[in-house]
Amino acid sequence: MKARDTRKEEAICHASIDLINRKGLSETSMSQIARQANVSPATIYIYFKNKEDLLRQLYLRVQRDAMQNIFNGYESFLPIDESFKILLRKAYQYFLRKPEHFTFLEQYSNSPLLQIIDEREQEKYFAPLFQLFDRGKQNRLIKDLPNEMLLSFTFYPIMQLVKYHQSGKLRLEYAQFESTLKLAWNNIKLDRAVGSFTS
Amino acid sequence: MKARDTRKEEAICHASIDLINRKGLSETSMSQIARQANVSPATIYIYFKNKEDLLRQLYLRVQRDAMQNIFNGYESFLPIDESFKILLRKAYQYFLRKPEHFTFLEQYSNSPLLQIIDEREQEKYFAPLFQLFDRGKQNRLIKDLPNEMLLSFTFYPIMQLVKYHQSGKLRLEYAQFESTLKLAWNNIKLDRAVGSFTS
Amino acid sequence: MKARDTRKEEAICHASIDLINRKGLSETSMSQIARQANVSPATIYIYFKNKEDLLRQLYLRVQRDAMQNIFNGYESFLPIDESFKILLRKAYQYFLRKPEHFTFLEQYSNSPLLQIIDEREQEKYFAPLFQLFDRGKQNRLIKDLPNEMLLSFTFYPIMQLVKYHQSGKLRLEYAQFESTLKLAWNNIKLDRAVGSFTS
Amino acid sequence: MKARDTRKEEAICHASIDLINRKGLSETSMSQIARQANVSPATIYIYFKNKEDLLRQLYLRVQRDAMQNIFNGYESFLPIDESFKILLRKAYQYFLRKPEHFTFLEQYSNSPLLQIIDEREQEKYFAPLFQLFDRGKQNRLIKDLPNEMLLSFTFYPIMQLVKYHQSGKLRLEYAQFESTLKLAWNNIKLDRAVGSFTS
DNA sequence: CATGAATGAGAATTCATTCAT
DNA sequence: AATGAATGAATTCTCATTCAT
Repeated sequence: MKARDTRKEEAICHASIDLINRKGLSETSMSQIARQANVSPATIYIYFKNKEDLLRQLYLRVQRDAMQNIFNGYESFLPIDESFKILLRKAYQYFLRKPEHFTFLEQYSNSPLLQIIDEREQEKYFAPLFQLFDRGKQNRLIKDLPNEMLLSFTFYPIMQLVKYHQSGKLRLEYAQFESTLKLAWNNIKLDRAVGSFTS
Repeated sequence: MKARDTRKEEAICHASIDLINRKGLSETSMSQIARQANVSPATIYIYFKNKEDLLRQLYLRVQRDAMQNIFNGYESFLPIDESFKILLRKAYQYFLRKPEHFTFLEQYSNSPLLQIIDEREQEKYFAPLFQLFDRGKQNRLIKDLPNEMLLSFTFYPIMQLVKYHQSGKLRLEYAQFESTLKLAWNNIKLDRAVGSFTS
Repeated sequence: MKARDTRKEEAICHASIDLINRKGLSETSMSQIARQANVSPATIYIYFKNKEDLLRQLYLRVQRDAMQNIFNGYESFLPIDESFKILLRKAYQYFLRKPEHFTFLEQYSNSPLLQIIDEREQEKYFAPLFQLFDRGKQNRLIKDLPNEMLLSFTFYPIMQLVKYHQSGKLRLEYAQFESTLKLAWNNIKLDRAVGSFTS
Repeated sequence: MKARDTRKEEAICHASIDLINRKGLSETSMSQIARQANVSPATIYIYFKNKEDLLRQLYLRVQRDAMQNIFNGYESFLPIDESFKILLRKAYQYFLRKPEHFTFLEQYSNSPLLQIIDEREQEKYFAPLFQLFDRGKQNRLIKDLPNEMLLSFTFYPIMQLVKYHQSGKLRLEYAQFESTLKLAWNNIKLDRAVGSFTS
């Protein structure tokens, strides 16, 4: 019996992500992946059922890695604003550190191909942030707005900054990023009197 | 390569956008477009040099239409905050009104295929908004932050809301959207004392 | 506009039948057919939806040709025994004349692939012979046996002789075949007294 | 290449026949056989040199089993007509009892793949029947016709009946089959005066 | 013996594009 | 201008077979 070579699986995933980032999801062929991973095309099919499966597995892997890095060590007993900043900072840092993962996930975000992936898998991605928001709203520390709205004005702008960083259009210093975090928090923190849409 | 029958050209563009939105950029073949446009594949090549050219032309067309609709009638002598809100409101309304254009542009936003299109073309897209930001910063009405940062916390969050609207996850009432506009403005407006990264 | 080239379709069919006869149904690839027909593989897909469709169309064509040649000019007002002999003789001669059609149809007869083809299409094949049997039974000239039984002892043995002829193991002279026809007829003709299973 | 575990070899053969009967000769892959036999693909190559060898071995096995069952206990001293009926009856019963063997052999009968198998192997199959025919002709009990002709009007029609039985189109009662046997015998038995082609 | 991994060759099919009318 | 036919190149994937354990 011959055991599965973890090296090969790793090579396939790595080659896939690299190619997809450079050429695009559909412009990356199984043969190209095989060539870059130094493997026979048929070998890919030992580790993945087909191209669709490969793409899904890659997505889930990268997402899982992102979640582990961002949410790992996150302690929910910290003050809400601290937790909030920690999470966003970690997210920002993670994607700066692993730009290939960022680019890869972005490829999916607007692609009709994403429908391949179970929507529930996606929701897990934001679960800790959503819980934080809910806790903040209960404690009257965060505005009573839908989580999607809160995300739109905190997480997504920061992801946009990652994109600018990658393209070289705007690279923030540490202090600048911390100011940005404060900006994001001010966006959603509940002032004494006001707060919801109805205000 | 030169157009004649505007009806046919229109049909090709319309079919292309529809197919691309439903299936994706690369999953849409010239034959499919031809079939849906009730035209022969060869006919597409009378109006467009090749597929790459078709995609570029489509992008520029849609972008032009968006710009015309959003910036049309926009008067630069209005107060900065009014102008700001008018532009974002028009953008929001435009994309709600033409969801197929929104989806189409989003397809490109993270695709390596976008590199087909001249970067300068893209910058024109945000020019009026950038001019507004610059004017606001000069008049000490808007924080002295890079335009990319200002975009990230105003325009992009609102685009994210369009996406939520399209997916049905969050549909704002008129008053809610107006509150959101206020939120976006508060994000960048200069308070008496504070403002730049250095603060 | 460019019209369809009947020559090409003919070449594809001819190449297909030849290859299938020599190599077998599944051993014949679309590329091989294309090569032998002096056509691009993609061209086959203009004339036939896919390989399954090609095989079905081929079968129906050959069957139709066989039926036309065998049943053409067949007059149902002739005496039953004359009609019977005429049909079997024509069938025998047809398949000796077009051995490639015989071999081709035989390929299908025992293949699980045949299930591709509508069963009703197949029944048409024997319809005239079955009608003859029915008429013969009504007129008390043919034994009252199921048509399948009558076929088994008349048509199929003669098809077996075609096979022997093709393989060179047994080639009948004209008189010998006529004797054989008489033998086949004696097999099913009703003697004065006896006849059905119950006899 | 030499056998050891008869259980495994048996499992491979059984799985092969089953799959071939259901899907066809070429549509059955070594991996499928391995999976159904609960064996590794590589294991098949311990017992059989390659796919061609496997197919040939299978054919010979099934043929041998058929011959043993049909000719076993057959005593050549019985009257010719008795022997004839006994053999055909046994053949009919054998194939009804082991329909998978019947289907399997039929798969080969018209396939160009059969050329894999040594023709002499095939002739052994009919040897006892041919000897019977020869004896009958010498004793002026059977018409002086070529053995192939005799087969065509006795053995093959009955095989056709097995096929009808399998497809459900015609299932004979015991008495009906005995009548059929009589029919087959009458086909070839020599009447007082007549007999050969020359008659 | 037995195995699951590994693979090069080849399968069916589609594609963007050009040709001939 | 407009078209359907035609195509070589490329795609995903499977197969019979061998390798390494």
